[in-house]
Amino acid sequence: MGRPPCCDKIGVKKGPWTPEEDIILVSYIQQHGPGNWRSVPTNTGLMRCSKSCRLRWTNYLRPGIKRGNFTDHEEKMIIHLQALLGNRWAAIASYLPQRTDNDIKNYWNTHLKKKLKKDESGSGSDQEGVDNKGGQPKGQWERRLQTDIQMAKKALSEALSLNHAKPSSSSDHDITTTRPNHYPSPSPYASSYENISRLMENWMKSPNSTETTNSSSGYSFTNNNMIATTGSSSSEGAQSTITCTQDHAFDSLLTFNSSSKSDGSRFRSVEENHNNLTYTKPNLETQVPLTLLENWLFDDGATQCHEDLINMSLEESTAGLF
DNA sequence: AACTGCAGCAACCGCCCAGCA
DNA sequence: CTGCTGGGCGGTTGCTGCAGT
Repeated sequence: MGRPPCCDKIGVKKGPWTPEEDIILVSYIQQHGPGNWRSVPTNTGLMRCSKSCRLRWTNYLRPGIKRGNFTDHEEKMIIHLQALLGNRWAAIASYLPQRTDNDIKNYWNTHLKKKLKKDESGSGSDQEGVDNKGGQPKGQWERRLQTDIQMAKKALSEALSLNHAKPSSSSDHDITTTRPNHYPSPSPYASSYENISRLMENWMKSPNSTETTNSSSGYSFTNNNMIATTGSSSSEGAQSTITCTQDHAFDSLLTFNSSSKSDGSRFRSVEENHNNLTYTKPNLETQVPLTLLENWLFDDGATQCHEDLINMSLEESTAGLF
């Protein structure tokens, strides 16, 4: 007797998520919080598998996710953690809270694997997690593993101390300090913006959409901004604001710029939300109004703004290793 | 300009595990 | 103890965009 599918295969939509679906999902999670994924499709009307919803949230929509270019430091961390932990991407991701396991996995498979292979072929060495235990006698491979672990520990330690050497109290706490200052204008989050932007545009182009022009839909696209202007809502009722100079703190965050009068009307219906949301690409030095729910969401991600915390968690987590 | 191959990445699939009745 | 369910995880697939020819 096989395990029943996690959801009915009939009528379950697959493939890329549309902005419309994203909005519905984020709206629902802002209201109810993540979890109980089983009920998400039924309660939201999304024709998606619960798993798909969870994945979409954790890998793409969750606040505080950083996308795009990996810094040298992150790269080093991944390499060493992979050597240490193997392909346990979730565990590795826990050391890089701004990255998802999927992201790290993809980066490993597309970039680092090749890079390491290249390095290996260049140097003839086989360090740093390259799986080459095949063919070795068991005892030898165990000893080898011990050595690898020791090397990985050492390397990770070095990577961490390297990181500590950096001024962690730089004015903007930006993890991108590990990047050259002149890194190109497409921010590390461009991928996210572009994806969402593209999806939004596709959505608007789609025949199902009643709004076919930017102006009529309330979305405006500029070179660097995608802003939905709302008809009725404004930020006047914002209960709190957080000034943050970090792009990534807002990456993937859909800010529902409701009047936030702490009533249920905010989520009256998805259709209403379509016309009442702010879908904004975060800017440097942007003041973003946040509601309580948004604060709750942001609190989760806000800690990820600070590399200090990452380091702290690393220290704690690796304390037993060294 | 058209075609082809490749790289990158979002999403899916299936297995595993923990919690619960 | 056993079976069921939901959620998590790692591997894989397939779509999209871009570079090369």
